[in-house]
Amino acid sequence: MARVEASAPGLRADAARNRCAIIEAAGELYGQHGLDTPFDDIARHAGVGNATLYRHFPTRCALLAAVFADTLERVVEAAERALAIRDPWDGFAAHLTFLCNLQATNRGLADLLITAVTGAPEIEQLRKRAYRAFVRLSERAKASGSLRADFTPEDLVLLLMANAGLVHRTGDIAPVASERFITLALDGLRKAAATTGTSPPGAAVMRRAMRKRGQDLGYT
Amino acid sequence: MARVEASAPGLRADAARNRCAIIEAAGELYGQHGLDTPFDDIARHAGVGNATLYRHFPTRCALLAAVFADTLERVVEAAERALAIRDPWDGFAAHLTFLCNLQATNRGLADLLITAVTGAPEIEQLRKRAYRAFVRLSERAKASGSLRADFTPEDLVLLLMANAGLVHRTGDIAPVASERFITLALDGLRKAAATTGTSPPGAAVMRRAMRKRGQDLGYT
DNA sequence: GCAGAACCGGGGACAGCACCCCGCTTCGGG
DNA sequence: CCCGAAGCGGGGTGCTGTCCCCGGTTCTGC
Repeated sequence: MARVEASAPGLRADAARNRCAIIEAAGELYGQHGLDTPFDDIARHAGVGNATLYRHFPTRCALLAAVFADTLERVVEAAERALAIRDPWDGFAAHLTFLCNLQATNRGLADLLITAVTGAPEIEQLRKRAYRAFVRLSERAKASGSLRADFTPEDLVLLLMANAGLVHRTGDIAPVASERFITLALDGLRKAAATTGTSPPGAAVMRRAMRKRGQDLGYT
Repeated sequence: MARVEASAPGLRADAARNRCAIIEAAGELYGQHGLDTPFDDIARHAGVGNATLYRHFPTRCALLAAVFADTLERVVEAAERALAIRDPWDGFAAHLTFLCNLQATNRGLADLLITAVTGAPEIEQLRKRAYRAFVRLSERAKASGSLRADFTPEDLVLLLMANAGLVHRTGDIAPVASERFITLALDGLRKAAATTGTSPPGAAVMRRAMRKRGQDLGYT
């Protein structure tokens, strides 16, 4: 809260209060219903008029950034904490599990992790940092011989996309469905399990898919 | 085509022609854009007025049934063909691959395979038959010791839901993304790869998710 | 406690989609 | 060939979601 108010300097007291209420309401609704929650719903849930919402956050991206900035920061921290785990595989598995669990309990985040939000550079920045930390995790695990050799960072995006879809379609049982998904995925990612199969899509092509998703959701 | 016309007896020649055009257009648009394609788009693409569409197919379910009935029939046949494959694992893997590829090339089918369409009993019937054939495939593979012991039919639904989400989010590169997904999934499904992890959600709970998805898409 | 600026929010214009109505066209049996 | 009926399709209504406008309200420095 203090963070939020600090990020809105020179604002009248009531305006700051409203801003805060909006961010809280948006966080809640995004978590429950996903990033395509209607703006008017958020305004109503925050107890303000929709005009107030549009004044504080002229674009969907602006609201998104305000809502998810510190959550993403915590994701980065979690990745760094996973790097501190002694066993490379355990660190890798722990973080992948963490990410999927996050998706299962927050639909908005589920989409955000695999969507390029070009209109919110700070979010992009944070996602990139989280991504880089994950790359380190996966390289460490690969070097130790526990992660399959053909794993690439695009596989993470792919798995998160799949898990996001699963979360979306399973509704309230998303946590248990997602948990099972992680079990199967991790079992398929161990080096011992790897067969010579298809390799993942290229990075450029995957980035394009993430950008397209952003456009589809209205986050230019 | 002959099949389609045969399924519309006692219809004036022009009406039969329109009906056919609608089914073809719907199949194409459903395949490209998913089951939530606007009705008016389908009518325009078929070159008829929307009233004509509504007259021939009073509900979304009716159109769905007309469009996907024989495709689903082919899915059942494919499952039975997979049962004829000597090696139990190969049969299982071949059919799972077949299903995921189908999803990757047809967005509508991607959703249909994991959605309960209560308003179209014949579709439900066919899905159930395809499902039962898959259960036989998986039991045979499990008995042979190649498929992980904790596999349940709900895992199929779970994987198809995940793959549907992946297909949805990867757009035109869905085929290659889906192919990689299958590689990882199959590697995680082999008995040798299995660790003691979380078990899949129950059947009842999974059915409920499929029904809910049908309601969300407007297919009561 | 007051003046003026900052802020609020109900309601309206506009767009997309579902679904229907009714005057006109076209088919096809006799 | 011709007429009755089956069939057609262009609007039309209702609903939902986005985004803006403007009359009224509330805060804050003095």
